[in-house]
Amino acid sequence: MKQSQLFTRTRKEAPRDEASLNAQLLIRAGFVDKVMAGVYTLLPLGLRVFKKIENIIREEMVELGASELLMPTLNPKENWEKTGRWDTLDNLFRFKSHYSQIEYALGATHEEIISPTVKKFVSSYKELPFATFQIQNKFRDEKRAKSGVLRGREFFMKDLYSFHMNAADLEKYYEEAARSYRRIFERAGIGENTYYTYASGGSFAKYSHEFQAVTEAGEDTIYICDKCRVAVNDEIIADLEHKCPECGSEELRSEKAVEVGNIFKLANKFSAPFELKYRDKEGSEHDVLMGCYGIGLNRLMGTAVELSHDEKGIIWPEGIAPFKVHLIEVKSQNSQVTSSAEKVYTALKSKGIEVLYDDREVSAGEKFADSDLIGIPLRVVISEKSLEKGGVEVKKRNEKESAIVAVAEFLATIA
RNA sequence: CGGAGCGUAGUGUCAACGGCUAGCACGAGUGGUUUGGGACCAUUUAGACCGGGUUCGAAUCCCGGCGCUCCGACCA
Repeated sequence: MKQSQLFTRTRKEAPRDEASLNAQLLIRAGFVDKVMAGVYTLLPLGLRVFKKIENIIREEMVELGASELLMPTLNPKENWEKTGRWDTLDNLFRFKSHYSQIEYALGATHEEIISPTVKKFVSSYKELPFATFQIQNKFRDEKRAKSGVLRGREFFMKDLYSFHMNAADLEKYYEEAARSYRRIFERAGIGENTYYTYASGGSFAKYSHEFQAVTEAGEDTIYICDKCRVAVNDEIIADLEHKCPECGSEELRSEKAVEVGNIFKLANKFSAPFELKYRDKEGSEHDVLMGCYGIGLNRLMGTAVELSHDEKGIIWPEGIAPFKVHLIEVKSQNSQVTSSAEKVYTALKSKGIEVLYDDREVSAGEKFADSDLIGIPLRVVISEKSLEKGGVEVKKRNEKESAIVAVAEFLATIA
């Protein structure tokens, strides 16, 4: 798209009361706008990143054999009462209709909806196993929203639920989900910093697992075993006697980290209260066993910024960048500059390459500064100077050197 | 929820002694000159979180509320 059509504008300075780095950069560059504490608008640039993340996750979920659905944000009180969480889940937003005495919750997670829904369709072993997921906004009445977009009160989550006949089948799917998560974080560009982390399992399993991305902005402490590339959450490190659960090594290093995903065996925690059962071949009834698997999308976006930036701005990983190419036209009297830029812009678009074309009537310096701040992986400059040298100047956001490449060659090599 | 800090144009401001017309920069508008690292000149625009109180006089002091941030607690 043309940058002149973007209604947002970059800022030189972050709002004073924004201490977290991810929020500072995302706000300065025009990706998000804070509406109130813990609640952000995804602006056009931010939404593009968000959709990239969403698509990566969706592709991997489909690969896992899960079907997508969409559950409501507005939840009936009775479902939450049935599991006891209406009164015990502090984070649950609860409210009453102004017209009646009917009470509602805003979905903080969706076991209370998916379980009774599945019960309406599933009653036989023949219908198991299966998995279904959604990408939807969650509401949590956090006592304290913090760390920019890392802990908000409204945020998007991918929540996957799987349904099984027995523990072995749940276990098998759980492992597959873990592998799927690794691919997701890999593709989103934070794989190198993200660790499969042992965490407390609740009452139904010895452990659950989290995917923890190492960053100072995180609120968890994990202990990493570099040999196994796994980690242990601080909450259970004492139970494990400060040893790696896989190799037994005591050489663990502690790091601050943010939980970007988790996988959890629910077993019959939710199927029991909703009487979600199936009949086996012999005709006897059993609780369906469930697993749940979450990824916070806003948090993933914020984490990517925390992990990949420099003093000038964001450096988006390729997989989730809002655009692939930032085409910059340095304005000049020479009309050939504009016509060349337009030509390259059109050519890139027709090749299906996402390009942000800075066609604005502002100085070169401002365009470069904006480009660094916004952080698109590849910068392509067209100016009188570049044309004299024979083409366009190409520079990667994460590298210092640039190169002059002939227009035809550039268009031929870019994929 | 406990503790702390902060609320001045759209943004920033360790700008302003309880006292004159609330200053400066950025942004935005207009006119002009510019065009390879947030250009320049001229000009315009726009502000005290809300409510009380103290005082001759409050941006400044006091009280209450609201908001934001940070630390803690909480957080599958």
